[in-house]
Amino acid sequence: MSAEQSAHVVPLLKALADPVRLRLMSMVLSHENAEACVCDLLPAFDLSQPTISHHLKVLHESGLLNREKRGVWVYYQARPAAMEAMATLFTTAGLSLPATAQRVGAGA
Amino acid sequence: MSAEQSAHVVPLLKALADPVRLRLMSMVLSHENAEACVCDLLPAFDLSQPTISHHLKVLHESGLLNREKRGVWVYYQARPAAMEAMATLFTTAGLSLPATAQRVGAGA
DNA sequence: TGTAAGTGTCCACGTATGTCGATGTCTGGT
DNA sequence: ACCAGACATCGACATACGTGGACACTTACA
Repeated sequence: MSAEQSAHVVPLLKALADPVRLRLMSMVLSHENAEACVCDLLPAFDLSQPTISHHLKVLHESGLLNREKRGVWVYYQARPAAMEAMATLFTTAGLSLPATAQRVGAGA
Repeated sequence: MSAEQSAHVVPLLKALADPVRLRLMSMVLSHENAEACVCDLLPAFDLSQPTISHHLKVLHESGLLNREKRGVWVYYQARPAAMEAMATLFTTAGLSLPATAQRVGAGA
């Protein structure tokens, strides 16, 4: 993986590398149509509203979540392209073990 | 995904959410037998040896890399179990889109 | 035994990050 | 026009993180 290649993926990993944001993503993904409004997410955490808003902004700016305002509520939707990028990173692309190396550490 | 479930995965994501460590992992994985000694990795970066050692320690302590000393050199090996955990996280488990939601953001 | 090379550890520094309280903005209803 | 509710933004604080320099340790070799 090139330095430039990693630069594209790191922001996504950084955004996900937080317990709150990871649960946020998980909750959005498990909601109907993979979208949820802040009012749905807020009660699940013991954090203030500005903090959740901040985390959602991080997820939004990293490209993981889309933001859509409907009336008074703001709905966040998971971006399939970003999730797929993460999946391929650990399967086909940069961060998968070559088949010949599977036996090296598999027995440990 | 439960709060406890996310607590298990976050350290791995945190370890990978750094451009240096991501490239480090990639380089180790692409090396023969998915292992490499520090002397192989060091020249690829514009960073001091203590800094690389620090990043390797982070990867090691998070469970992504095994450490094995052979003579003067220290070899780091990728841990297949950890890589597989990451792969399943974005495919079968917590962070994958349900099939019914694929069309929501796919066109964007 | 002494010396050189390869690495890890410790300490210190600057920056980034998570969190909250206060406040601002926008929308919907009265 | 006014008020209330849903979110975002701002400012401030404590903590965590990335980085390098100095140093300790281990191994190999003469």
